[in-house]
Amino acid sequence: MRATRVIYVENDPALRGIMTALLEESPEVELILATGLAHEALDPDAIRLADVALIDLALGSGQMNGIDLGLAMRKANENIGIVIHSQYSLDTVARSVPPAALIGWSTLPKSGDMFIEDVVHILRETAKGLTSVPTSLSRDERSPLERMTVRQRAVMGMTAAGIKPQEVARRLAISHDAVRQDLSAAYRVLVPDVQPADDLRLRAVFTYLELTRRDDAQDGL
Amino acid sequence: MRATRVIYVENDPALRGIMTALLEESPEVELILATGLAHEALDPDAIRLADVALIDLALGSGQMNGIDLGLAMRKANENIGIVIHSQYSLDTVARSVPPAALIGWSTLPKSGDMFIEDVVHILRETAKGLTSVPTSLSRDERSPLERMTVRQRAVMGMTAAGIKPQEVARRLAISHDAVRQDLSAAYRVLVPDVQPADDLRLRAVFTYLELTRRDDAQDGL
DNA sequence: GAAGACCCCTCACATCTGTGAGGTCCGCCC
DNA sequence: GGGCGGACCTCACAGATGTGAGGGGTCTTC
Repeated sequence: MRATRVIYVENDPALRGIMTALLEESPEVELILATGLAHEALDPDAIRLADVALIDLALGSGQMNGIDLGLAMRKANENIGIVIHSQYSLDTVARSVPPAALIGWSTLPKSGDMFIEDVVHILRETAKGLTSVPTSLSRDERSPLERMTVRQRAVMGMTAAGIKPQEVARRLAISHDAVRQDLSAAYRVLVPDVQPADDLRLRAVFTYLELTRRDDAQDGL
Repeated sequence: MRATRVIYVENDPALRGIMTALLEESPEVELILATGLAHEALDPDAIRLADVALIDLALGSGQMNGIDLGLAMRKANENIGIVIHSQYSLDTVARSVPPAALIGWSTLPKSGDMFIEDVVHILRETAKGLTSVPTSLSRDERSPLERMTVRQRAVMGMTAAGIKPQEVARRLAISHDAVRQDLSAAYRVLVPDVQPADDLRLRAVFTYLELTRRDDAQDGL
């Protein structure tokens, strides 16, 4: 399995140094960017490449906080996982992030007895869509978006942006057949009761756009 | 050619009587409803059947005016033509109707030397999409919506509502082939420069929704 | 009344779509 | 370790889609 690509943002140079070394030793992750500065973390190329970002909640005065940084990253890569790292209350996350955008957000308490294996595990799970911020729900009462895989959301996202399946396949470097399988699975989730009169693709796109609509004005990615 | 189906709303009983008689004598139109009361004119079945409504601007106190009635009718049949009839200033129409909804709106001055032939002609043209409210533009600088036929707009409207082509064909009582021709023509207008990456249908639907978006909050038809 | 312009329709054809069937490869849990 | 469940993948096939070509109406304009 491919290494999970990680962006790491931590204010404290000492902690950043230790964690960077540990992450670089882990074969399961590939650290593509480690910085203490929010604006450096906002490099669009790195964000598009990354699977998940590990972000300190308190980035220090003069910088946005980790939640706002995570939200900003989502604008360049709407499927990137976000792990918020803090020694203080992590409830803020649940209160600050719009529920519709919350998929793939996790929290990681800063504690003294933390193992790098656990960090890696959380990074990998969050990259795959794990959402630990609200109390996790039983399998069948998750929202439609949560019942889709990261790839299905990526494919639906591009489709809802008016990109045709062949091009989606090219950009994700997977086969056209695979894209159609993902779309088909996404349709089943997004349009659970298809009416005979329904245009399946359009219905699914409308539902998807409804579910992912952000409340803030948007300037495309 | 099928007779143009007309709804007639006129406050003044005398004028309504004369016009009703004249319209009933005209083989080119079929008067399906003539009334002095706005709420009677809002019969959804009649509106869906009608091609065009001829509406007095001033419907008297206690009633909505003709423009609001026309806008309300458009909610039940978004392609119905509206002819506003008045002896006073008709500028109000251009100022009151959202530009995006203005296709198929005409005005008819109330004058003493009016011929029923002219009225019939304006009704028929408006039913086909004539828009006389703003100064008419030359053929190629009309908006995309104006460059589509009534049928193309109807087909796009239903498609943009998530109805599949087969069902559109059934509801409009035309063939599936004909629907696909109309869609194809609509795509050419709505997506003039197709990119190789574009999903043609989705792009066209998005453009169409953008062009027809009303500013008031909507409660579906 | 011939010539054009539109509009609507059918037909044919290449291509695209949606889905069922069935494979591989993980990670997880007795 | 064996079994299970997910995520991905390929393949095949019926059916839907987009468009060019071409026919038939109805107006309008010389």
